[in-house]
Amino acid sequence: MPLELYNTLTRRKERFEPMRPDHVGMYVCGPTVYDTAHIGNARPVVVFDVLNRVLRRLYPSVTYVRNITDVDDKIIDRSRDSGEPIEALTERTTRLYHEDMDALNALRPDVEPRATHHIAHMIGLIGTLIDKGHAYAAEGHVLFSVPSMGAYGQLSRRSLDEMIAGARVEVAPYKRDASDFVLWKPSAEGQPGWDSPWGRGRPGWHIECSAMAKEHLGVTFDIHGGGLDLIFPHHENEIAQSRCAHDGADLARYWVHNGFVTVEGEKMSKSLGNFFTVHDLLDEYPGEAIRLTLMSAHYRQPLDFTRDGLKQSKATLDRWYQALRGDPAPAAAEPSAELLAALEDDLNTPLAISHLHELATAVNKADGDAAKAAAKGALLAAGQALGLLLQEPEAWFRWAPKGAAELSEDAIQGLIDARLAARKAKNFAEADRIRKELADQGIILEDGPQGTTWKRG
RNA sequence: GGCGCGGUGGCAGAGUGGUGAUGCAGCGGACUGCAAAUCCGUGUACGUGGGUUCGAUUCCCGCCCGUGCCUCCA
Repeated sequence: MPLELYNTLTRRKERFEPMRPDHVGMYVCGPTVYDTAHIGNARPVVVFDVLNRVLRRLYPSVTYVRNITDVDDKIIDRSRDSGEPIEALTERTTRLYHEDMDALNALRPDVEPRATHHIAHMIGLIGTLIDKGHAYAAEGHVLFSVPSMGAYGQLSRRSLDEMIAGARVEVAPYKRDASDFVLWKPSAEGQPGWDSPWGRGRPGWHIECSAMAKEHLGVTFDIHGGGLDLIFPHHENEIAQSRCAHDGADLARYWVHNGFVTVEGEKMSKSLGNFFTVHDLLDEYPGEAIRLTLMSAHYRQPLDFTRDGLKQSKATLDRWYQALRGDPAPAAAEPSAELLAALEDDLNTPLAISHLHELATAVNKADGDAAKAAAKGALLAAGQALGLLLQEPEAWFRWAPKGAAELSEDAIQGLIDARLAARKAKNFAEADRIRKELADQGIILEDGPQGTTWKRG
């Protein structure tokens, strides 16, 4: 089955065909590094990681570019408020972002360009836009002239009239048209700035992506991704800048957008105090459980992120790892056709997950070592195609939340041995007392034909 | 006001013009010294009112409810 993706540009699910049969270029809008990543930031990372994995299976080479925005007014404000120098803030936040996304089993992008390393490219692009009559300088700013582009608004399907009618922000006096947006803005003393033909300043919000995408993927590339909220104005303006600078050439051929995350049914916001950061959640749940939660709804659907959902994802992974646990070892296998078909149908991860459940049941029902090993292999291959089941089952069951009573493994084994002796002596009262003692510390014992195993519950 | 998205069983969540995924929870059973894990069985779900159709949860229209975006940044 060929890969199909929903293209925001056409509002239809389309068969994906890359420009070159042997290579795919994908650009995804990355983080502005002023604060720790929250669960809403993590969703696109996981969604496009799934897409990246699917593409790598289907095509010999993929260039996945995800930028780091390290110049932005939010960064300037945060630095001013906290006193932390801008460079330290962006470095520290970037490092944390990497750690957190690694914990979600998200592969790093092939290229992770930083805005501050591409200022010259942006200045060049802005110059081109001025030369072609699509931009103008005014009071130290450079603005993109939206009316100069006839086809503006195709991605978000808005007409200029509508936008002007709906505008709720005061129009800056230096704008020729209310819909014009900033490509370059002046920097005050103390603010980060770079010399340019229009004075010392810094880039506007949208230009960095146009410049970095062209630099790393060329004028036109295959897939551009990001959150639904970026469709307008960010992606619309990226398209405007890039197409006008490149004689109308398309920027990206497929536009893929993930839906929003709510928390316990409410919009996530700082004022509501329901702001889950990935970093905090990792103290309470394994990264894989967070990843599975983010994949449990289709990527274009809204996702309500709840503690109960996390608990369920943890339980689901317990079930899968339980199926993989012990002998025999999984046989080498390829992911099933059903699973790949689900993923290739616009990344239907919930359907893919249901196939994993079926594969896990098949493992539990398999009779005989050969059948069991084969079934385990099928489950493992399917899981790993989704970026799941990447650790050893025993390691999974030994994971403990931060601050949990840390009974050493030797101590646990000692108690298990003592209980075994009590059971042999038919002293079940003592055996049950030990079971309870361990249970109170979150250790669950399982007596099986091959002896007693334990896990943290 | 404009543009858009969604409402599926107790919960999560796919999908489909006609034999009602999947998981969790519940109930019954098997297994177990007791458990856990596992397996088996068990549920007349598609917001609402119309329309099209032999037949709609699935297509069309109205309504209700929820929700996102509407430009320098919440």
